[in-house]
Amino acid sequence: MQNSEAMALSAALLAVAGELTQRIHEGVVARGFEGVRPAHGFAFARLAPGGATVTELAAHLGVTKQAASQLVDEIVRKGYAERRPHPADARARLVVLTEQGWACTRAAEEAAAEAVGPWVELLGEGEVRALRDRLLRIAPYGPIRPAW
Amino acid sequence: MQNSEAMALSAALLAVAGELTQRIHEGVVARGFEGVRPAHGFAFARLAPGGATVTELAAHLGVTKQAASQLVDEIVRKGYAERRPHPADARARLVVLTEQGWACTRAAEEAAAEAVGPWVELLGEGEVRALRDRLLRIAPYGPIRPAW
DNA sequence: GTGAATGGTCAAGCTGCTTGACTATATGCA
DNA sequence: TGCATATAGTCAAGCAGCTTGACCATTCAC
Repeated sequence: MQNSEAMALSAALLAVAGELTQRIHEGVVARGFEGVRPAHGFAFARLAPGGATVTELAAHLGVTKQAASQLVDEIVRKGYAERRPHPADARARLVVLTEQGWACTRAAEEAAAEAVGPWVELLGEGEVRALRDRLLRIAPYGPIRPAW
Repeated sequence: MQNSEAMALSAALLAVAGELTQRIHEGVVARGFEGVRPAHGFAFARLAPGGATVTELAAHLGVTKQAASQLVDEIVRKGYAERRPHPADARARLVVLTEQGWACTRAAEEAAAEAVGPWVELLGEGEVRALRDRLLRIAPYGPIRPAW
């Protein structure tokens, strides 16, 4: 594949990702969840299954644990999560979503569906599913980092 | 399309975009261009055709013109671009790439091709082209914003 | 010609991240 | 068991990149 083609693919990918992030964020805000940033959504995704420690969250987000701890401070203060004693390690604390945190996560899913809607209209549902499947196959396992 | 499917698509897209950005950046640094950030690449892309004003660059990047001006300061100081008087407007200044700026842009294209290489191996060239075409059709015209 | 709009910069401030230092608990090994 | 080392987390300070606000020079509209 030519360099220019690879660059066009990259640019399109980053442009679409940036717009998608913005639209999801706007949709979440429109549903009444204020003071929440896109990065919080990535944190919620990691906390959702059954909670996580600050260190695990830091690894997931690709930042230092101090930064992750500050982020947790913020979402705790705003009522989206809470810190509980860790059941198996007295050093650690388990960060879990509150009901408001879950509601915000559901709002983000709705907003995502809304943002993807135009793609379905433009490409058709099958094509969008194909897009998803291809992306899932090349998606990394590592931390979720910002696009720039 | 279900909310959860839209969310999976979004997450995969953002993960791939984040990893791609990081790999291109690493590739550029590996080619000897230090002190350059991913955001500079988006600026170079806008400057490449025939230069641009600070205000145009700000619109392209989705930041204030003060921020764009600071970014231009930086890439000028590092030798990637220079400010010239604007041929048609004495208020404005045309920011153009230097030869080093062009070299860095070519390095970014090479790095992009390198980063996309594994996708071609995994999906095949036709599938990657299909991915590019679909992304290009849903790519926005607006500013290139960071993914989060 | 004159008032409003536009391109650009300077200065100050804020936010979110980093590095460095530290405490408390857990783990590995003599 | 006891002690050295590693790990979870926090506090504090600093920094980078962005924002808002103010300002000057030039251009545009009428």
